[in-house]
Amino acid sequence: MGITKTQIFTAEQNELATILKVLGNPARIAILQHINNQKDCICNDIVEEIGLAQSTISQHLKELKSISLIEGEISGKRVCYCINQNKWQEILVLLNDFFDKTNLNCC
Amino acid sequence: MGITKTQIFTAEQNELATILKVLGNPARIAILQHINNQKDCICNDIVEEIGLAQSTISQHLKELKSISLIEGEISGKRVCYCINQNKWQEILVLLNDFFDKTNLNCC
DNA sequence: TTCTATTATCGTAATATTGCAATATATAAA
DNA sequence: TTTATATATTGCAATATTACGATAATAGAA
Repeated sequence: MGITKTQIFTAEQNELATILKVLGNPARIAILQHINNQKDCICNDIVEEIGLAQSTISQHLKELKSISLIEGEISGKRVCYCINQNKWQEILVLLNDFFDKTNLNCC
Repeated sequence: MGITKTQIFTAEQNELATILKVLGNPARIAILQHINNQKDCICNDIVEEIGLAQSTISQHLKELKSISLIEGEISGKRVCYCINQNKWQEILVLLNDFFDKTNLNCC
């Protein structure tokens, strides 16, 4: 089917999964690293650094925007993509919460 | 194409993406939560708690095993799935490293 | 051995994702 | 206005993912 049965899971489970799914792609990891390294935040520079077609990068940026992790600011004919710091922190908390709940006495 | 161009990314980028991709599914999040809650680690109990077919759960468990995040221990005719604590910590460090590198003065 | 319960694997259908070329849109420069 | 540059969108093609039923494999129970 290719379709995930989101109905049977909680909102929290679905939200976390959606975020991790967006992050689970090397191109999007690379884009975030570039933005974080402050090498570039200009869309076109990202396209040149990562060896993918402009339309492909644009699509990946759209997915990162879909979870509010980045924001695009138009400056002239260019667009500068920046990390949404609040969301970035929020995700970190979500992940830490998830990973902290570890049970050490299994089997 | 549906295929990711892993060749153009670093091993670290691909590794992180692979881990996040495996985690980026609500069924697998739910499975990990169940195991961590110590409600059950027995495969069949997981199947009953989450409303998916047994073959589907088995497949998800296989993917979680593929990144060494869980391990299955046979006990009689059952299998107990447990978190691999070392891997769990390793992933947490990876994620924290990734998220810590945030640039606050963008644009 | 035969039966039953548990888990894994296979085959398949439906849908999603990745990536690109082509094209549209928008802004600045000439 | 015309041209060039930057980004977004659309329309594919190839591949991946999700899910299920059927079936295999395994181990304990009868």
